[in-house]
Amino acid sequence: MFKALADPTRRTILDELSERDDQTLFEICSRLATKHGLGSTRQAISQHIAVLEAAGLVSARRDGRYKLHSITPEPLRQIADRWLRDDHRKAP
Amino acid sequence: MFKALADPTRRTILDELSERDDQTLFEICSRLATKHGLGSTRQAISQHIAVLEAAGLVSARRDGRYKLHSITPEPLRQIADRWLRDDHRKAP
DNA sequence: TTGACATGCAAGTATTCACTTGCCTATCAT
DNA sequence: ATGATAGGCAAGTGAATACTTGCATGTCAA
Repeated sequence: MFKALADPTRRTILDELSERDDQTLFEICSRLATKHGLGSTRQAISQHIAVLEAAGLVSARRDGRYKLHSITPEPLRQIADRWLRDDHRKAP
Repeated sequence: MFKALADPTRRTILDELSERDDQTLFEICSRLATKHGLGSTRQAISQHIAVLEAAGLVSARRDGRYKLHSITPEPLRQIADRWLRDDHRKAP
């Protein structure tokens, strides 16, 4: 999951899905191109989404020939829990 | 900063500094070896720490020939702020 | 059914990144 | 001063990974 966040394009995909979920692959592609100025191909985006799904950060459901993607940010909470849990040291 | 978190060894270093700060490079090395069973060399750890410093996740101060490292977890908050900020969509 | 559309799979390439190797600088104790 | 300790710098190597290219599968509308 940390490796999934390491790529800027993947983080932008999460931003996009954070604004609006149930987007198809092509929708994500065109939005990345127009709103964020990224020139990635469909296949590249598809592979990025596969990484995000494997990390549990994106879930998808099929609807006919469309695959609708949504963000699943819950795994991110473990980051805060791991290092921002107010100080193991100074706690009683 | 996200790339800094992508490596398991660097995350373990943050864990170690989270338990106890102001550790020297050699302290971190030996603790990683004993407590976490990692066999990394001093140079490897040194480079990892440099990455963590560049990401703003670790700060260091010099004390004579020692360099004391501490965790600076504040940058991690932007992760929560970016995707866990309860739903831009459903907010009024 | 047929063509167009949305997505999936897989091999190849090129870049990135972690790690090593070897040597150098600085500080402290004796 | 001198040896020992703590750390720094930089080029090289091997593995991981982002991206491309080309073709295949599945779904829908006409």
